[in-house]
Amino acid sequence: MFDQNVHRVGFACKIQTSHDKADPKLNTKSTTISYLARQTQANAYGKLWDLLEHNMTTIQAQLVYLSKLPNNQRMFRLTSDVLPAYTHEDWMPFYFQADVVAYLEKHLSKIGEYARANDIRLSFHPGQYCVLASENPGVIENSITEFEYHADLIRYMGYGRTFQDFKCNVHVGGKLGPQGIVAALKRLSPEARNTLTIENAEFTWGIDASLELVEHCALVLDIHHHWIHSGEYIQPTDSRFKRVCDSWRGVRPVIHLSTSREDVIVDHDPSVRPDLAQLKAMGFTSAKLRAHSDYCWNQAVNNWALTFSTYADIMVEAKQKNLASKQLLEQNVQ
DNA sequence: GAGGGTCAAGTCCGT
DNA sequence: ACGGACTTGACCCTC
Repeated sequence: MFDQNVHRVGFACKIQTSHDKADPKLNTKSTTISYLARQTQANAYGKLWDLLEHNMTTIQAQLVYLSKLPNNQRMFRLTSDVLPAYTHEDWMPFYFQADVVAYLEKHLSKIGEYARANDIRLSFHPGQYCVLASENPGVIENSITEFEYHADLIRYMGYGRTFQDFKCNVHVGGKLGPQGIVAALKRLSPEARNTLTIENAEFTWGIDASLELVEHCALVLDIHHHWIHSGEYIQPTDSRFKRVCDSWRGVRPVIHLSTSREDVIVDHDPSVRPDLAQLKAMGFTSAKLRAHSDYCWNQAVNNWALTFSTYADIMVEAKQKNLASKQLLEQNVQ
């Protein structure tokens, strides 16, 4: 378990060496279903083996990179692309061959041990196709498979043993809402139930919906989503945030931070927080304002976000990844 | 190596 | 109806 007394700022999925540049030695690779389908099975399996070896190597390298950062920067969201095509019915059998399972056990257990030994806080964020509260039963089935793929990785790494020793975050999604999440939870593995977090979204299920789940799972407050939803800069003293913290049952919570794109609200004063009503009156749509910035370019937003760090770790969701989260921290030092 | 077409899946917003 | 956005433009093919 990571050190709960460290106030972390983290980043997601990729490590950049400079603007728009991801070091291939530090990042995973993937393929497409379509490409695999065009190969002979032997060639496709060969491709999946190559990717498996590459991704185990680069994830280990990501952790080494993180271990060299100060403790308060050792928080990282692993990409969902670790095992390409794992949840596709044609390719799942690849991953259940004895030699592949042995390889995964060997390398992922080492990765988990390394993260724990080096005080690195890890998470996943299953993507847009994981909609546990869909009104479509088939989509729920696929979403459970998708979530359990992440749970398999979590188990291989030796997490999911205690409540929120690892975070696996999704949005409520779908039409069923929080009650759909409660129903899906009953069908998930123990590791999945221990790691599931639910995040408030911009347009549909916001904080109030999340809070219906406070007894069922940990809640992630996305402060940018809430701003898009309401125009409000919620404060850490807000009673709703206190309830979000309670949902973590003593584990240090995580919040998500992002900002509207700097090339959408061009020339916006970086020392002033964007005003939603004013921007909408100027013709900016919620959909445009929702998109994530490259960097933590707005110092006023940064300062507001950092007021949460007494209570929660901050996951920065910005296109330039570690370059953006570093910027947030360096501002804090000033 | 550069450039262009392709890519499993869900859901929503805006045009 | 369709493109864009979402935690992420990356990957593959052709020239």
